[in-house]
Amino acid sequence: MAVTLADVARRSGTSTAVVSYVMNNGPRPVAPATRERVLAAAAELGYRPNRIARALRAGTTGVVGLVLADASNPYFAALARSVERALERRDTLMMTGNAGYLPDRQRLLAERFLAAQVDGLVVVSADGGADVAALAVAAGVPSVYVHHRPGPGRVPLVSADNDAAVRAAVEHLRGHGHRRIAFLAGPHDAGPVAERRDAWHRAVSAGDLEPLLLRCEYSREAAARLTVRLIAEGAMPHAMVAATDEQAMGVLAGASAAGLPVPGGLALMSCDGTPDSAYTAPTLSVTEQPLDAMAERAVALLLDGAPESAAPAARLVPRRSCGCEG
Amino acid sequence: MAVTLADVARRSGTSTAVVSYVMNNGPRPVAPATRERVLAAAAELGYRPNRIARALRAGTTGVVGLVLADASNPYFAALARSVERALERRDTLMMTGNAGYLPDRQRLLAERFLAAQVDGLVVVSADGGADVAALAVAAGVPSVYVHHRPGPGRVPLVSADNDAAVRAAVEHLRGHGHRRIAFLAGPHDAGPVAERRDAWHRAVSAGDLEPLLLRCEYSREAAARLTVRLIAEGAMPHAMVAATDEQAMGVLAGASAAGLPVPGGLALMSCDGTPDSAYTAPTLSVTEQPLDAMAERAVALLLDGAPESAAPAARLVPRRSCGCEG
DNA sequence: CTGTTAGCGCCTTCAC
DNA sequence: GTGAAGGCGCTAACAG
Repeated sequence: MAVTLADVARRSGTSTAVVSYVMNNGPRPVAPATRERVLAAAAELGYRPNRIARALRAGTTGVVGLVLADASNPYFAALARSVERALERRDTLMMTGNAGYLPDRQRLLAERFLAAQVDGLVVVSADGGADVAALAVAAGVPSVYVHHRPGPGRVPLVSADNDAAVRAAVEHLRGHGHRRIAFLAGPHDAGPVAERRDAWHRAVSAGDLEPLLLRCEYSREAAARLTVRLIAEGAMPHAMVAATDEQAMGVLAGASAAGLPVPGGLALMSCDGTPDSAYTAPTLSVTEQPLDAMAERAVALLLDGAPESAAPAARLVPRRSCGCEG
Repeated sequence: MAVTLADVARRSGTSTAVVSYVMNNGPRPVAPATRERVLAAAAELGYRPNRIARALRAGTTGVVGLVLADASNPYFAALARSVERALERRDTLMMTGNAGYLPDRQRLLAERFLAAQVDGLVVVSADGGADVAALAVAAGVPSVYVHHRPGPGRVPLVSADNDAAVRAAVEHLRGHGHRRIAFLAGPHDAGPVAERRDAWHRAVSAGDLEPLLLRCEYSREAAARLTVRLIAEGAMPHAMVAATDEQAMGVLAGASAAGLPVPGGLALMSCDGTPDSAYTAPTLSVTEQPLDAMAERAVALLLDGAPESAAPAARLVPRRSCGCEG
C-alpha cells in the first residue's frame, strides 16, 4: 500500500542504498544527477520514510514517553507543554499518558512506553507515586523525574528551588502586616509540597510568626470545601500560603461562595504560578516555577547526557490576592 | 542488550515460533508443559515484547496521533483526556502534539505522526486550522475531526449539538429577566463558534430580544481586556453568552479587576462547560459539552469503523454567574 | 559513485 | 505439537 524505498529505487532506476543515502544525506556521497532523479521519484510517488522500520534497524525511535500525574491540573498541563517544546527542539516525538495519581497506572503506562521502545522516560509524579523510573533503569532506558521523585534510587530529579520561593512568599505576606500565616499542605508529607511546608515552617518560626498548618487533597473541590467549613466555624486565617495553585483556586472558590472577600478578609498566595493564576478573580499572587527551564534541563539530562545541576529559582509574582495592586 | 524472543527460545529449549505462540496465545496450540517452561524463561529473563518489531511485521502500531490546538486551554485539555480514555479502552497508545493554533505546525505534526505509522489521526483544531486530515486520507490512514472541521472534504466530524445548547442558554438568561443578551464570539466566523453565534442570533431574534455581537480572540487575556474597556466606556451589557469558557473566564477576570459584580452587574453564561468552570469566582453557568461521549464516538469511528451518528447533546448547568443559586 | 546484501525482532506459513 | 525460514522497510557494511 504505502510507498517504500524500493519503490523509489525502482522508479528512479537506482538501488535502495542510493535512495537511502539521498534521503539521509549520507553516509556516502551521491552524484548530483542521480540525487535529482531520486528526489524527483520520491516526490512523484509521495514517499514518506517509515520510522518504524528505521527504528527497528537503528534501535532508536525518536519518541519519549511522558508519564503525567494529571493533565487536568493546570500545573502539570503547563509542565507537559514545556516538556513538549524541549523535545521539539530535538526533533523528538512525545507519547503521553495520564496516570491520575494511581501508582498502578503509572507502572502500566511505563511498561507500555518501554514496550514501544521509547528513547527515554519523563516522569511527572505527584505525592505517593510509584518509583516507575526504576523500570526504565532496569530496561536500560534513560529516565528523569520532574517535580517529584517518589523513591530513593539514583534517577535524577529536576525541580525548582522551593525553599527560597516560599520564604519570599511568607516575607511578602508579613510585609502586608500579617502575623498569623497559615500554610495549606497536601494530605501526605512528601516531595515538593513537603519542602514548601518545611520552608514555610522555618520562615514563620524565624520571623516569630504564628503558624497554622492546614491540609487537604490537591483538588479545587477539596480546598473549596475546607474553606467553606473553616469560614463557617470562624476558624479561617487572614493570611495563607497554599502549596499549589489548584488548592489556591479552590480556596478562592470557597471564599467567593461563602462571601469572604479576598484580599480584604483573606490574603492568599500560592506556589505554582500556572498561567491560569493570572486570570482568577481576584488574580493570584504566586511564586512562579520556571517550568520551561525545568523541562529543558530534564530533557537535556535525558537525551544529551547533560550533568545534573542546581535547581532553578522560582520567582515571586505579586498580584491582587495578597493585597497588592489595590 | 534487550531480551528478545530468541533469547527466551534458547533459554527454554524451544524455538522462537513456540515462544511467539505462547506470548500471543496462538495462533497454534502449545503443550501445557512447554508453555510453562516458556513462561518461566520469559519471566526469568524479564522479556518484554518489542512493539516496534511487531509493528513492522503487522503493519499496525497500536498508536494513535492526536493533533491538538492547545492543551493549555482547559477545554482542549479535557477533550484530550477524554480521547485518551477512549483509546485506553482499546489498548491504544497516544502521541500528542500541540499545534498552538498554527496551521503549519498542525501539518508538521500530522506528517510526523504519519511517518511514525500511527493507526489513526484525531485532529482537534480551532478556527482557521489547516485541513490536515486530508494528509492522513492521502496516506490511507483513518482520521477524524473532533470539535471543528477546517476544510470541506469527507473526513468525519464529531461535535456536540451547539444549537440546542445555546438556545437553552439564551432562554435561561431571558428567564432571569434579561432582554438585551450579548454574544461574545471569536475573531473569525467558522466552526462551532459560528454555529453558536448563529444559534444565539436565531434565539434572540425569535424571542424579540435585543442583540449585541462582541468579538475577541479565544484567550482569557483578550476577553479580560475587552471587558475592562467596555466597562470603562459604559458599554458593557448586563447579560452575555460567551462562546468559550476561556473567554468567559477572561470576562470574569476583567469584571473583577474593574469592580463590576457578577452576577449583580453582569449575568454571564458560557458554552464549553470545562471542569474549571465549576471553580471560578463566581462559578460559571454553562452549557456542558459531552466530551466523553464525543471522544468515544470519535475513536469508535476511527478504529472500529463505527457509522457516523447524530451529535450528542450539550447539557445546561446553571451555577452562580447567571444569577442562579443566589 | 553505485549495487547487493545481511540483518534489526517479530509473526506465521509451511514442513515435519 | 514443534521447528525452520521468509519477510515487513530501512541502513550500512561490503563489493564492484
